[in-house]
Amino acid sequence: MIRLEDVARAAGVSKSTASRALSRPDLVAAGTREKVQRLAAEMGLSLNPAARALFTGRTGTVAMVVPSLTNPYFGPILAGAQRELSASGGHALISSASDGDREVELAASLLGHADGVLLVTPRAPEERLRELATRIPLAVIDRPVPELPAYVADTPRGVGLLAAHLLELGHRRIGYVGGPDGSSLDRLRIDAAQDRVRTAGGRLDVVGSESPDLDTGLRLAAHWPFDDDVTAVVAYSSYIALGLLIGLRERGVEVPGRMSVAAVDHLAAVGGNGSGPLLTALRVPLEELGRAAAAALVGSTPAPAEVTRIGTELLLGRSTGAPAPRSPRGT
Amino acid sequence: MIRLEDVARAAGVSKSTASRALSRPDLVAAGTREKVQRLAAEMGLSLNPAARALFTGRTGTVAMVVPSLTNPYFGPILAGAQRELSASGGHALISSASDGDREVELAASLLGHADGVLLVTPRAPEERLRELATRIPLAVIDRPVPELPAYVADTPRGVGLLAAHLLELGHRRIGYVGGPDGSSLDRLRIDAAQDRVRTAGGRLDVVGSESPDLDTGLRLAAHWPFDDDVTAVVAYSSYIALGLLIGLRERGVEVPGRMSVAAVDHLAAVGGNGSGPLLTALRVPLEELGRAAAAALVGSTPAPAEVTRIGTELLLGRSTGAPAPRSPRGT
DNA sequence: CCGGTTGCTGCAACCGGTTGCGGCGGGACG
DNA sequence: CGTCCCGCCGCAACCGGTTGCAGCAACCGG
Repeated sequence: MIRLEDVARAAGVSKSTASRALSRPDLVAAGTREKVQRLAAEMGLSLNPAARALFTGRTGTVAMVVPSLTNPYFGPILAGAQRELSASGGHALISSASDGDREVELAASLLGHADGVLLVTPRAPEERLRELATRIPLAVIDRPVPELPAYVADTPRGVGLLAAHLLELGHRRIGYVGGPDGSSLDRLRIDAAQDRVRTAGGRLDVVGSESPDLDTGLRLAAHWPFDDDVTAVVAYSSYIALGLLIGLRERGVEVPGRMSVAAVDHLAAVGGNGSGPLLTALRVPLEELGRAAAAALVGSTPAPAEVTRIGTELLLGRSTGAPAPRSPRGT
Repeated sequence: MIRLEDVARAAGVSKSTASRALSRPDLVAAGTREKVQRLAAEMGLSLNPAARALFTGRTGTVAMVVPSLTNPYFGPILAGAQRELSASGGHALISSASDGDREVELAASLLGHADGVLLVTPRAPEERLRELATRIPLAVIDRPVPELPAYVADTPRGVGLLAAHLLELGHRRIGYVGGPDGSSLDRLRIDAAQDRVRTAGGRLDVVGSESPDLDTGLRLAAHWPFDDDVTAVVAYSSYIALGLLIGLRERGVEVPGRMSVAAVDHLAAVGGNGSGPLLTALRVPLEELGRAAAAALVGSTPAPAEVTRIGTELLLGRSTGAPAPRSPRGT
């Protein structure tokens, strides 16, 4: 491994001059500068990040902590953040809680390794987040935490749009498949939907669910948790929604004929085979969330301690329609 | 931030003794050891990783480089690797190519940051991989590279099983939806399937596809690329397969009645609503691949420079069945 | 009672960039 | 021709753990 000193010796200058030729080129005479830079490139110099970090106290690295790496929801967030980081010459450490709500604990273990932490944690107590923020720059995603830089998709407003869409189609009894208990954002979404539906004289029935995957949707379709006069369902995860769509159709329940299905993210909502997107869903700007949070952490100015909301967009697809005129007792 | 020296001073010992009390406890007297350890815990000592790395030359970090973070296929691999790393006290750097085949380039930029690189790159030239391996310990996933530690799911054998399953059901004309050109593993899979099908007197038609997602499947279902007498389709991605299933059914093509559909991974193949898994698919041990590769990189013994194949498992689902007795001209 | 061994601790060097500060040489100006 | 200034460069300290080596005390056997 070629060190700075090797290049310096080859160029006939001191370590300090070589260092400056690379990091503060304006402080070095043109001839020297070019000779050092040329030799550095030729010899394949790679500056030791640990040595630099030891002196400067900055690692050029941001830690990203997510609840799960297998949940496709977090992929785009990580991708957006990672892209932003590499654009500014940084790197990304990654850690997933995988079980239990250990995100804050994990973040603490990364303290010395990173200049900042990008945290996605739907359920950790706010107090612990604020405490962590006193020790390292923090950006929180998908969680509006007062006094902390937070970047959230405005899905509460979005489910309002979804609810309005369904109400306008004529639905009054609507089911909502929420996430595991304790997600602060899910609660806001449910409240937003409740408001709309109640105002219109309808009713929203809420059930929880464990994992946001296809299987959950299939199971719900098989063991229908809602009353028979529910004519539309909103799922907080598009994979659940997709599972519902497939499962319902397999059981002979037409979607959207007999049952409308909509989702709060757009991961599985892509595409159209010529007749519009498959699922009616909310386009959630996941990559943009990651990007913005990462930018806040690498920026020279400390991130503003406030909640930044990024809008969602209603994607009308083929999975919602007017309710069936009569609501016979079906499965 | 509490440094080792602070703890040493508080304990009334030198830095060296404090350091040893924590990392080589057997070398210090019991009383001293406990005092240092207690104070370290009480004061919240956090050893500076950069300082340690500078002297020891080891960072305790492994870099994981994948083509994409949004592709759900890589999530489980990363999760498996990350779990293994944290189990051994390590950390994970992550980088995604996101566009173009820049994986090797990215890995090189991480040279000084990590003790090893876990690389998932279906298309980078083998030569570059071997060259990179001379500079840093490398483990390759899903790519059998001779002379390098490689961990691959034995999907060629697996598609053999899939093909056999379809042949046994009576299918003779089978379609295969492969990935973007240039994936070395996909070629092996196609060859394996071809062998089986030809031997049985059948024929395998291969088409490529760009992105392994639902949308691609929907599009293919809408613009059917295979001959009308094809009665079964295998897709290299379960999301494509799922898209095919949905799209075909929407067009009135019964699955599996008129068309059987199978997939080479199990990501979207979960679940059953009581009547077996939705998709016939290959269970691919993605987390295990990540885990094994990570273990090879953190292990005290250097990883053996050989290909480790991990078996797949055929999951019989509801998307495959016997071909329709007649093969009328359909859509 | 003495030489040797063992157990524990401290000193100081070391890892490799970064940067404050001082020095040196040349040009400008009086 | 002398002085001052400025541009450029090198010396050395520094970041904070880690570890080779030496020193010191206690304990052993002879």
